[in-house]
Amino acid sequence: MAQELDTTFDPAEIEARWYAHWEQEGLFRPARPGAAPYTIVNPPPNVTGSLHIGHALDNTLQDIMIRYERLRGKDALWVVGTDHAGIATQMVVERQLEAQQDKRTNYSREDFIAKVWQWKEESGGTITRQLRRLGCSMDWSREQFTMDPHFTDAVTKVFVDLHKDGLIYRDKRLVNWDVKLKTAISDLEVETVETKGGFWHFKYPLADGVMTAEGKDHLVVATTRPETMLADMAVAVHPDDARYASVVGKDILQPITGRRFKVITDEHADPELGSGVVKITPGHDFNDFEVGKRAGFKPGEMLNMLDGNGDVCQTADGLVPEEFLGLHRFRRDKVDGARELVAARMNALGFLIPHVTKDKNGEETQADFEPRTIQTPFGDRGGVVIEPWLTDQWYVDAETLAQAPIKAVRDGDIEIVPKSWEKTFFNWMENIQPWCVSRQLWWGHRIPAWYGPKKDASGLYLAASEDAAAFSPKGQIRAILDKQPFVAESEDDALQQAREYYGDGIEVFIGDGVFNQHRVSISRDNDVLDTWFSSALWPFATLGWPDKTDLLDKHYPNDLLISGFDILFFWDARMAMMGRHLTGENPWKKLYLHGLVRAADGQKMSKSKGNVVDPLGLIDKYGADALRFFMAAMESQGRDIKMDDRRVEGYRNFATKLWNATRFCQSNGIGASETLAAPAASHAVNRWIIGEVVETQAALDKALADLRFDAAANTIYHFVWDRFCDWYIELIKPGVGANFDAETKAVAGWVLDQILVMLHPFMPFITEELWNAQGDRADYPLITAKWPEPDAKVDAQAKAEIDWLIGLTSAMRGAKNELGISPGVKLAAWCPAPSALGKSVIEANAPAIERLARLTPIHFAEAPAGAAMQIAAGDDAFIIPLEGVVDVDAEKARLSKALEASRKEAKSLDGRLSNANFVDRAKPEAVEKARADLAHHSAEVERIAAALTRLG
RNA sequence: GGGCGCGUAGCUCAGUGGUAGAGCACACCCUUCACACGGGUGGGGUCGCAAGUUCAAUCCUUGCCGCGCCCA
Repeated sequence: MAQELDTTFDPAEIEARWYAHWEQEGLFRPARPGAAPYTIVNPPPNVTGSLHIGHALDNTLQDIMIRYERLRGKDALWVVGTDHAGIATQMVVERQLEAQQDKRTNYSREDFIAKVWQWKEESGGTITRQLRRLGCSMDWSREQFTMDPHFTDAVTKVFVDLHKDGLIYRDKRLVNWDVKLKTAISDLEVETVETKGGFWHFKYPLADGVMTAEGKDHLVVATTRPETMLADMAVAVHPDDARYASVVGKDILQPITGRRFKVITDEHADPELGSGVVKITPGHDFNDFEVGKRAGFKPGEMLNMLDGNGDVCQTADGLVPEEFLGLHRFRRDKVDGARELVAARMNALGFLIPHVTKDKNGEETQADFEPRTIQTPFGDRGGVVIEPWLTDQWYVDAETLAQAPIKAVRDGDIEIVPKSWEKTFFNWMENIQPWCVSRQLWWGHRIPAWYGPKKDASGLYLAASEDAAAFSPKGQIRAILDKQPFVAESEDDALQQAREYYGDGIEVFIGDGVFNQHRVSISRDNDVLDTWFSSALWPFATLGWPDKTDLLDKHYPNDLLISGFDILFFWDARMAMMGRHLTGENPWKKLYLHGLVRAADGQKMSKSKGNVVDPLGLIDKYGADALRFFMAAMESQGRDIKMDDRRVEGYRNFATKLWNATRFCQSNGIGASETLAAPAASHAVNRWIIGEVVETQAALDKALADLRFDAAANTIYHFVWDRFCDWYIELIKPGVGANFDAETKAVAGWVLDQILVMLHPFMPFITEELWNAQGDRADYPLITAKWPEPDAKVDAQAKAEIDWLIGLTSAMRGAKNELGISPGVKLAAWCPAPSALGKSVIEANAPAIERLARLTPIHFAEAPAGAAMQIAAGDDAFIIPLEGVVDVDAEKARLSKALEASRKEAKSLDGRLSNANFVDRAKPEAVEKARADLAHHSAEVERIAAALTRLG
């Protein structure tokens, strides 16, 4: 033995020791140049993050697959790294500054970014340390970061290439604007929450004395956002709505702004809803934007009444009254905003239609608005109401890029597991919107676009070009469409493009605000790219792309991606789009989506609810192996996992069980195996357990091929506990003072080794510890050992014999327990007509039968007359005289119960077999089985009846 | 409104067209020389409801009820 095991199993000490050893020895990715590749890239965790329970699940599953394939001899590569996480990281550093009464804008962009890098160096590695504690066998030697120089080059190239291909373009559209973080955010970062709001009804007077068909001088509009009235550009009615046909094309005179605008028709107006008239504010509402476009407004003409803070600013037509300027869009910090003032002014002018309710006494009360629950968009990071805001941003033509991945999934070139997610994938991909990729942040990949003044038709620069700051002091976004972008991989390229654009004789240089007939300055876009833009390149840029590296050649496409379903759109879909377009290949062959880990009560874990479970706490308490096994065992496809500490505890107990079984083996001279193939075996028990290993491995391989982590975990669990510990070890235990024979030692040692190998992907630490305790294997660590190749078959005879023996033992124990006979009592038994199987098993296993079933001696003869109990093993009956052992009535009751059960079963089977339809139409094997079962139960009924007769 | 999923033992969950399983919990027994984080035995379920297909339905189909998630 290489080392004797402690009597207690201490996970913490083992985990630290083995992880360090594996990493130092480079065992996470041993050199296997000739081996087939197996590749998984880790969804890069946010660099600001720390390990939460979801990471524990996600990474456990990946590590299981990587360790499994590594054991199977593959060149298994698990790519790891972190994501620079634009908004999140910038917020972290800004909060630090805030704590010192400092702020980002006190610094230059360069100085602030330097501070972020400094933070990253000092604090950015938290999660990578924690992943090690979980036992994840990533290739740390190639750890990546999405802001690495190589990655940044790749991102820049992709932007420039996509722009060249027309797949990235600049556009003026509504974006989801976060007024707190002052940046555009993705649709996916917007969370719709039901909030209490109001529904206001207003009269909009018709201009020029026009009347409706009903003789009214106004139309009635209703809104949940009265403040947008300041930027209304139309009211719309349904084209088929006869009530308003006569006023279509006529003007409304908006009471507060005095703005005149048209009554238009649009399908968006629903005649059934309210008055059927809707106010249209194209610059501040996604639906209205579309209506506005249909009505002929260009995005550049749409009125904007809010600045980047969500405060009211003057519209382009100058019609917003002075008193509104500078107000917040709505009540905030107990100060009324534009919403409240608009309602008040409309009321004062007599254009507000109050909301009238009657109480139970019929008394009417009036309110300015009807209280309503409103679906309100919130930014998931900033936590404030998102403002649809008209800005110029860079967009990726996602619709075009989505086509290839859609086809790949449809054709089965990418397999989504579980398959039920395919519909969700298609539904999103087929309705995908242009992807806004610019973000108004400092931390991230700065957009490789430089701007100079646009030339007009006569070759002169337009005068409106302003300074390069993103916003004027009032917070209005600058007019950018009259700027000319030069998208280039480098400043030099941009300058070159600009020189060509402006023509000879004009000096072009990098700078701000110089535009004259001799010199023109260009300046770089201040915005950065959406973080997902760079992480979409993760499966190939981490392998060296766009360079043609050997690593890329071998490990791309990846074999598998494992992610939570919550990032299917954020990340998985974007990887598929970018991968297909940039490399021409699908980034991975399979996409496995798992669910969320929920709190014990089924609620989503969240910091605000305070129900977050810390995986490191669970590791401290139960060990990483137990937590990992829990994650695997609970991961059935398509279901969330509810946290259950007791179950983790159960798997800790499982580890302890294996630990003790190994101690037992050690104390009996059972050590490391010598061969990959199963040792030669003559004893039935040894031939049987070898067959059990063969079957277990087959089930395990199948489960992992199907990505059924729960089935895989349960398979190995049951083999270790129910087969190996409960039966095999018990059956081979030598009698007192006796020793194991050489064959049994060899087989037991071999089986234990197969267990350690097969369990290793799930419980890497304890298995490696035991592996090394079993023998001096410094040069053959478990992590890089070989997956079982038993080169053996299931031995049907041995299986039948051991099953019979187990049946006898169980029957005897059950009968004793029910009759109140002490388990330790040894009894003699008579078996007058033993089956060939029964006889041979008894003769070959007398010591085990004595020790486990506690039957000795067994006579193959007629039992003596008198009261006796009877038990069954297979088709054999054993008669055990009761004289002085137990009361007869108890045995009668026990037998009667068994008789009843067997009769009931026999009757049901007989009924089925009497049905001609069953015999004719059912599958032959089903009929056959029913006949065999009936024969067994009929015989048993007779045997039990005979036993009852004997009892009198 | 559209889509997806779930409803099986007290709890957490597997499962199959041939009459239902695991872990935990529960009850009883066992200080047996690997293990009480253990061993043994046992109780417990009209498989959400209804109809249909079938020789046979927990499983397939439809409807309903309840719950959850995503999208609009």
